[in-house]
Amino acid sequence: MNERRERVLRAAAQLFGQLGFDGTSFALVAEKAGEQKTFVQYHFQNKEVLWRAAVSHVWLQRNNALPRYIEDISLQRASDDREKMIRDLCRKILHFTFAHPEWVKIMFQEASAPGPRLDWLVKEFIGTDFIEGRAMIELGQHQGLLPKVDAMDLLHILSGALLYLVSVAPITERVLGLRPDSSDYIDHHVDTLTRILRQHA
Amino acid sequence: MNERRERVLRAAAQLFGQLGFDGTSFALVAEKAGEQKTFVQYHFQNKEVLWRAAVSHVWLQRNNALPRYIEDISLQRASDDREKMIRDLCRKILHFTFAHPEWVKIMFQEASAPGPRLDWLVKEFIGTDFIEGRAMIELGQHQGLLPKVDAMDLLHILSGALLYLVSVAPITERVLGLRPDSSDYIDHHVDTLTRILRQHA
DNA sequence: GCCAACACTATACGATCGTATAGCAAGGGT
DNA sequence: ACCCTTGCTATACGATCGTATAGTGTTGGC
Repeated sequence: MNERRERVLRAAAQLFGQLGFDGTSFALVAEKAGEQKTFVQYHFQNKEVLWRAAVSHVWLQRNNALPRYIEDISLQRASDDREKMIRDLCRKILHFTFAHPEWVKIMFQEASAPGPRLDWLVKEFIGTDFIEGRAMIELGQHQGLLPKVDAMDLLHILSGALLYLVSVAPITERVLGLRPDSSDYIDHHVDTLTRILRQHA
Repeated sequence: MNERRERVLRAAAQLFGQLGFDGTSFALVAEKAGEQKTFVQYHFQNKEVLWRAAVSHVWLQRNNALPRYIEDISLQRASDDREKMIRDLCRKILHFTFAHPEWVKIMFQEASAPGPRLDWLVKEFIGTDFIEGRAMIELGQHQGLLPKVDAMDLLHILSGALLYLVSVAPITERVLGLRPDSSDYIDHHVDTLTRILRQHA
């Protein structure tokens, strides 16, 4: 994979997440990547192509970074280890998402104005995210680690509890004067979340 | 309040929420409002002014629609009634936010690319939202309705559990084929949420 | 009856948008 | 030596962007 090309993809992903599809321009992406507008234009024929390439790149590295914890959890025997593993998974998700918030931002951007791009995104990536997420919740329930409620609702509740934290982090930082992306804050938040869920084992 | 002016504000709020500040243009707002571009430009000297007016309009009607439930809850005696009141509050928040998602979308838009506009938004509206939200949580905890965990964490968890549902609704609809903004879905979701929280009373 | 104030509109400007096309330099096959 | 491909760049085009300004028509004070 060409290095210049990848810098463009990273810049594009950040801008698409921050400014949305319409707010992002070839010139902006090129400037952020330290390249020329025509270079970007050459490698990605038009904006749609650039967007899809950036999104694919983001999801690929997300799926690489968030290993399939499902099998790990299902292999663990002791209940203590398993609860620790869920806590670790939450922490890992938060740490990665704070470092690479593009996937959440892009998802929200497209969901805020549904259209053919969202259709593509769902078909290509998010659809399986939902299914795997639910399977993971059901596994946790089966092992007595999560409350026995509707798995899809619980997936939404947990996803919201985690990702909302990232989305409003700049606001939290301004209001409370704390860095929500710090390890301390993340640990504390995950601790609170698991404490709420624990009682149902 | 002029009626034509308000139609412009409604159109602007929707577009700012869907497309962000950069993605929204005077021409687009005017078209959506059924007015001329110069009419919009006349009443709102520039884009910043239009944005602030639209945001103020949105938050004003949100604060009117979501009555201060705090006093209501604190007045209730019977524990059953109080739990029902929390459930009602969650339902009310979801129903209103599904009908008027602009305030969430605008909040996320600005938080995704922090800048002077987010500073203004926090100072003007969201700052007090945080403080009132925390006070509300603490009241609920004091009355034994919510788990005794860090109030700010719990506020984030609950806010996330509710607002995430709205943000990803178009995705949920595509994946599951359900309408998350229907009363059934909302009731079911709130039911699941309160069931998770109840055990701690 | 006149003029100032006001609500609104028509037109215009430079900048930037996404896109198209022509050109350039280097390399490989023949 | 020749040409064709490949990777990249320079320039250009019409559309739309945010903004500025001049103009129109109505209204109310005097």
